[in-house]
Amino acid sequence: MVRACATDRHEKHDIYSAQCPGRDVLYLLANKWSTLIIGALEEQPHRFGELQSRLQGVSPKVLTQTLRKLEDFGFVDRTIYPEVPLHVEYALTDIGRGVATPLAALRNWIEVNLDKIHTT
Amino acid sequence: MVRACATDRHEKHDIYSAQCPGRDVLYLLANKWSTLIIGALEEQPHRFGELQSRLQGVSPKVLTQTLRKLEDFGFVDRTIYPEVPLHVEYALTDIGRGVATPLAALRNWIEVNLDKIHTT
DNA sequence: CGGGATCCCATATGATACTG
DNA sequence: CAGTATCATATGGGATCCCG
Repeated sequence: MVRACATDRHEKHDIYSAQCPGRDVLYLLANKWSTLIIGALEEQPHRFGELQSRLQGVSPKVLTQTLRKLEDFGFVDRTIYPEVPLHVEYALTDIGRGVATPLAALRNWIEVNLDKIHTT
Repeated sequence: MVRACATDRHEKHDIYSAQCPGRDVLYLLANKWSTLIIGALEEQPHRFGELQSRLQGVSPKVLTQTLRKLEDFGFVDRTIYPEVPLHVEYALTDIGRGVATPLAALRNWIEVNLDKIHTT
Protein backbone atom coordinates (compact mmCIF):
# COMPACT_ATOMS: atom_id res chain seq x y z
CA MET A 1 0.00 0.00 0.00
CA VAL A 2 1.19 3.42 -0.79
CA ARG A 3 -1.16 5.26 1.45
CA ALA A 4 -1.35 4.28 5.08
CA CYS A 5 -5.05 4.92 5.19
CA ALA A 6 -7.83 6.66 3.34
CA THR A 7 -7.52 9.80 5.41
CA ASP A 8 -4.09 10.37 3.89
CA ARG A 9 -5.56 11.70 0.71
CA HIS A 10 -4.10 14.96 -0.38
CA GLU A 11 -1.78 15.13 2.60
CA LYS A 12 1.96 15.57 2.58
CA HIS A 13 2.63 11.85 2.86
CA ASP A 14 0.25 10.92 0.08
CA ILE A 15 2.13 10.66 -3.18
CA TYR A 16 -1.03 11.49 -5.06
CA SER A 17 -1.04 14.89 -3.44
CA ALA A 18 0.63 17.80 -5.19
CA GLN A 19 2.41 18.72 -1.96
CA CYS A 20 4.01 15.32 -1.42
CA PRO A 21 7.83 15.50 -1.60
CA GLY A 22 7.80 11.97 -2.95
CA ARG A 23 6.65 13.39 -6.23
CA ASP A 24 10.02 15.06 -6.63
CA VAL A 25 11.69 11.69 -6.34
CA LEU A 26 9.28 10.12 -8.78
CA TYR A 27 9.84 12.98 -11.14
CA LEU A 28 13.60 12.63 -10.76
CA LEU A 29 13.37 9.09 -12.06
CA ALA A 30 10.82 10.11 -14.67
CA ASN A 31 13.16 11.05 -17.46
CA LYS A 32 14.83 9.34 -20.31
CA TRP A 33 18.06 8.32 -18.57
CA SER A 34 17.89 8.18 -14.76
CA THR A 35 16.62 4.63 -14.56
CA LEU A 36 19.19 3.37 -17.01
CA ILE A 37 22.03 5.19 -15.27
CA ILE A 38 21.10 3.72 -11.91
CA GLY A 39 20.83 0.32 -13.51
CA ALA A 40 24.28 0.59 -15.01
CA LEU A 41 25.81 1.81 -11.77
CA GLU A 42 24.12 -1.02 -9.90
CA GLU A 43 26.25 -3.52 -11.76
CA GLN A 44 29.42 -1.64 -10.97
CA PRO A 45 30.84 1.88 -10.72
CA HIS A 46 31.38 3.56 -14.04
CA ARG A 47 33.51 6.36 -15.38
CA PHE A 48 31.89 9.15 -17.34
CA GLY A 49 32.98 7.78 -20.70
CA GLU A 50 31.96 4.27 -19.77
CA LEU A 51 28.46 5.45 -18.94
CA GLN A 52 28.22 7.35 -22.16
CA SER A 53 29.09 4.36 -24.29
CA ARG A 54 26.94 2.02 -22.24
CA LEU A 55 23.84 4.21 -22.51
CA GLN A 56 23.78 4.48 -26.22
CA GLY A 57 22.54 7.82 -27.46
CA VAL A 58 23.09 10.08 -24.49
CA SER A 59 24.88 13.37 -25.05
CA PRO A 60 27.59 14.50 -22.61
CA LYS A 61 25.50 17.47 -21.53
CA VAL A 62 22.43 15.45 -20.68
CA LEU A 63 24.51 12.78 -19.00
CA THR A 64 26.10 15.42 -16.80
CA GLN A 65 22.75 17.02 -16.02
CA THR A 66 21.20 13.74 -15.00
CA LEU A 67 24.18 12.69 -12.93
CA ARG A 68 24.13 16.01 -11.08
CA LYS A 69 20.48 15.62 -10.24
CA LEU A 70 21.09 12.09 -8.98
CA GLU A 71 23.96 13.44 -6.89
CA ASP A 72 21.76 16.18 -5.44
CA PHE A 73 19.28 13.59 -4.28
CA GLY A 74 22.07 11.53 -2.80
CA PHE A 75 21.59 8.55 -5.06
CA VAL A 76 24.96 8.80 -6.77
CA ASP A 77 28.44 9.43 -5.45
CA ARG A 78 31.09 11.16 -7.54
CA THR A 79 34.75 10.44 -6.84
CA ILE A 80 37.59 12.28 -8.51
CA TYR A 81 40.98 10.69 -8.81
CA PRO A 82 43.45 13.51 -9.55
CA GLU A 83 45.43 11.62 -12.10
CA VAL A 84 46.51 12.45 -15.61
CA PRO A 85 44.45 11.86 -17.57
CA LEU A 86 41.61 12.75 -15.24
CA HIS A 87 39.71 9.89 -13.68
CA VAL A 88 36.19 10.30 -12.31
CA GLU A 89 34.06 7.49 -11.02
CA TYR A 90 30.34 7.38 -10.39
CA ALA A 91 28.91 4.88 -7.93
CA LEU A 92 25.63 4.30 -6.14
CA THR A 93 25.30 5.39 -2.54
CA ASP A 94 23.52 3.21 -0.01
CA ILE A 95 20.27 4.97 -0.69
CA GLY A 96 21.02 4.70 -4.39
CA ARG A 97 21.32 0.95 -4.10
CA GLY A 98 17.97 1.13 -2.37
CA VAL A 99 16.07 2.61 -5.32
CA ALA A 100 18.02 0.42 -7.66
CA THR A 101 16.08 -2.59 -6.43
CA PRO A 102 12.56 -1.52 -7.43
CA LEU A 103 13.94 0.02 -10.59
CA ALA A 104 15.59 -3.27 -11.52
CA ALA A 105 12.27 -4.98 -10.90
CA LEU A 106 10.65 -2.58 -13.35
CA ARG A 107 13.30 -3.05 -16.03
CA ASN A 108 13.10 -6.77 -15.52
CA TRP A 109 9.33 -6.80 -15.85
CA ILE A 110 9.61 -4.87 -19.09
CA GLU A 111 12.11 -7.30 -20.52
CA VAL A 112 10.08 -10.35 -19.55
CA ASN A 113 6.76 -8.97 -20.82
CA LEU A 114 7.97 -7.08 -23.82
CA ASP A 115 6.46 -9.54 -26.26
CA LYS A 116 3.03 -9.04 -24.71
CA ILE A 117 3.16 -5.29 -25.11
CA HIS A 118 1.91 -3.58 -28.18
CA THR A 119 4.88 -1.41 -29.06
CA THR A 120 3.78 0.41 -32.14
CA MET B 1 19.13 -9.57 -14.09
CA VAL B 2 18.04 -7.41 -16.92
CA ARG B 3 20.43 -8.74 -19.49
CA ALA B 4 20.52 -12.45 -20.09
CA CYS B 5 24.22 -12.41 -20.63
CA ALA B 6 27.10 -10.08 -21.35
CA THR B 7 26.92 -10.67 -25.08
CA ASP B 8 23.54 -8.96 -25.09
CA ARG B 9 25.10 -5.55 -24.96
CA HIS B 10 23.75 -3.19 -27.54
CA GLU B 11 21.42 -5.78 -28.95
CA LYS B 12 17.67 -5.49 -29.43
CA HIS B 13 16.90 -7.25 -26.16
CA ASP B 14 19.31 -5.15 -24.13
CA ILE B 15 17.46 -2.23 -22.60
CA TYR B 16 20.68 -0.24 -22.53
CA SER B 17 20.74 -0.35 -26.29
CA ALA B 18 19.19 2.47 -28.27
CA GLN B 19 17.37 -0.07 -30.45
CA CYS B 20 15.67 -1.90 -27.60
CA PRO B 21 11.86 -1.63 -27.78
CA GLY B 22 11.81 -1.80 -24.02
CA ARG B 23 13.02 1.75 -23.97
CA ASP B 24 9.70 2.86 -25.39
CA VAL B 25 7.95 1.26 -22.46
CA LEU B 26 10.36 2.78 -20.00
CA TYR B 27 9.89 6.13 -21.65
CA LEU B 28 6.11 5.74 -21.54
CA LEU B 29 6.27 5.40 -17.78
CA ALA B 30 8.94 8.11 -17.53
CA ASN B 31 6.70 11.12 -17.32
CA LYS B 32 5.05 13.08 -14.63
CA TRP B 33 1.75 11.23 -14.46
CA SER B 34 1.80 7.69 -15.87
CA THR B 35 2.99 6.04 -12.69
CA LEU B 36 0.42 7.84 -10.59
CA ILE B 37 -2.40 7.09 -13.00
CA ILE B 38 -1.58 3.39 -13.02
CA GLY B 39 -1.35 3.46 -9.25
CA ALA B 40 -4.76 5.04 -8.95
CA LEU B 41 -6.34 2.62 -11.40
CA GLU B 42 -4.75 -0.29 -9.56
CA GLU B 43 -6.91 0.46 -6.56
CA GLN B 44 -10.05 0.59 -8.63
CA PRO B 45 -11.38 1.84 -11.97
CA HIS B 46 -11.80 5.59 -12.16
CA ARG B 47 -13.81 8.02 -14.18
CA PHE B 48 -12.08 10.90 -15.89
CA GLY B 49 -13.11 13.45 -13.32
CA GLU B 50 -12.20 11.14 -10.46
CA LEU B 51 -8.72 10.74 -11.82
CA GLN B 52 -8.35 14.45 -12.24
CA SER B 53 -9.25 15.20 -8.65
CA ARG B 54 -7.22 12.30 -7.32
CA LEU B 55 -4.06 13.34 -9.17
CA GLN B 56 -3.90 16.86 -7.91
CA GLY B 57 -2.52 19.29 -10.42
CA VAL B 58 -3.07 17.54 -13.71
CA SER B 59 -4.80 19.45 -16.46
CA PRO B 60 -7.52 17.75 -18.51
CA LYS B 61 -5.41 17.99 -21.63
CA VAL B 62 -2.37 16.27 -20.12
CA LEU B 63 -4.54 13.69 -18.44
CA THR B 64 -6.13 12.81 -21.76
CA GLN B 65 -2.78 12.65 -23.50
CA THR B 66 -1.33 10.33 -20.91
CA LEU B 67 -4.38 8.10 -20.83
CA ARG B 68 -4.31 7.78 -24.63
CA LYS B 69 -0.68 6.72 -24.56
CA LEU B 70 -1.41 4.15 -21.87
CA GLU B 71 -4.28 2.87 -23.99
CA ASP B 72 -2.05 2.60 -27.04
CA PHE B 73 0.35 0.40 -25.13
CA GLY B 74 -2.51 -1.71 -23.88
CA PHE B 75 -2.09 -0.88 -20.23
CA VAL B 76 -5.40 0.87 -19.83
CA ASP B 77 -8.89 0.07 -21.00
CA ARG B 78 -11.44 2.76 -21.75
CA THR B 79 -15.13 1.98 -21.44
CA ILE B 80 -17.89 4.33 -22.46
CA TYR B 81 -21.33 4.08 -20.93
CA PRO B 82 -23.73 5.99 -23.19
CA GLU B 83 -25.70 7.56 -20.43
CA VAL B 84 -26.69 11.09 -19.70
CA PRO B 85 -24.62 12.59 -18.34
CA LEU B 86 -21.77 10.84 -20.11
CA HIS B 87 -19.96 8.16 -18.18
CA VAL B 88 -16.46 6.95 -19.07
CA GLU B 89 -14.43 4.53 -17.02
CA TYR B 90 -10.74 3.78 -17.13
CA ALA B 91 -9.42 0.49 -15.83
CA LEU B 92 -6.21 -1.48 -15.99
CA THR B 93 -5.92 -4.34 -18.44
CA ASP B 94 -4.23 -7.60 -17.46
CA ILE B 95 -0.93 -6.34 -18.74
CA GLY B 96 -1.60 -3.05 -17.00
CA ARG B 97 -2.02 -4.85 -13.70
CA GLY B 98 1.30 -6.45 -14.52
CA VAL B 99 3.29 -3.21 -14.64
CA ALA B 100 1.34 -1.91 -11.71
CA THR B 101 3.18 -4.31 -9.43
CA PRO B 102 6.75 -3.05 -9.95
CA LEU B 103 5.45 0.50 -10.09
CA ALA B 104 3.74 0.06 -6.75
CA ALA B 105 7.00 -1.29 -5.37
CA LEU B 106 8.72 1.87 -6.54
CA ARG B 107 6.12 4.20 -5.06
CA ASN B 108 6.21 2.22 -1.88
CA TRP B 109 9.99 2.41 -1.64
CA ILE B 110 9.82 6.17 -2.11
CA GLU B 111 7.28 6.56 0.65
CA VAL B 112 9.21 4.40 3.09
CA ASN B 113 12.57 6.01 2.39
CA LEU B 114 11.46 9.56 1.87
CA ASP B 115 12.96 10.76 5.14
CA LYS B 116 16.38 9.46 4.11
CA ILE B 117 16.33 11.34 0.84
CA HIS B 118 17.63 14.83 0.55
CA THR B 119 14.73 16.56 -1.10
CA THR B 120 15.86 20.13 -1.47
C1' DC C 1 39.44 12.23 -20.05
C1' DG C 2 35.64 14.69 -18.26
C1' DG C 3 33.05 17.79 -18.78
C1' DG C 4 31.53 23.19 -19.23
C1' DA C 5 29.57 26.73 -22.52
C1' DT C 6 26.43 27.72 -26.22
C1' DC C 7 22.89 27.51 -29.28
C1' DC C 8 18.69 25.38 -30.76
C1' DC C 9 14.73 22.44 -31.24
C1' DA C 10 11.12 19.15 -29.85
C1' DT C 11 8.15 17.98 -26.66
C1' DA C 12 6.03 17.85 -22.14
C1' DT C 13 3.36 20.36 -19.32
C1' DG C 14 0.06 24.05 -18.14
C1' DA C 15 -3.98 27.54 -17.88
C1' DT C 16 -8.16 28.57 -19.69
C1' DA C 17 -12.12 28.60 -22.40
C1' DC C 18 -15.30 26.13 -25.03
C1' DT C 19 -18.24 22.02 -26.82
C1' DG C 20 -20.86 17.31 -27.81
C1' DC D 1 -19.33 14.75 -17.71
C1' DA D 2 -15.60 14.26 -20.53
C1' DG D 3 -13.11 15.92 -23.00
C1' DT D 4 -11.06 19.29 -27.28
C1' DA D 5 -9.05 23.71 -28.90
C1' DT D 6 -5.86 27.18 -28.27
C1' DC D 7 -2.15 29.57 -26.62
C1' DA D 8 1.93 29.97 -23.84
C1' DT D 9 6.04 28.31 -21.37
C1' DA D 10 9.40 25.33 -19.25
C1' DT D 11 12.36 21.86 -19.63
C1' DG D 12 14.47 17.99 -21.67
C1' DG D 13 17.27 16.71 -24.96
C1' DG D 14 20.76 17.17 -28.52
C1' DA D 15 24.93 18.99 -31.47
C1' DT D 16 29.13 21.17 -31.37
C1' DC D 17 33.13 23.35 -29.80
C1' DC D 18 36.34 24.24 -26.34
C1' DC D 19 39.20 23.90 -22.11
C1' DG D 20 41.92 22.24 -17.75
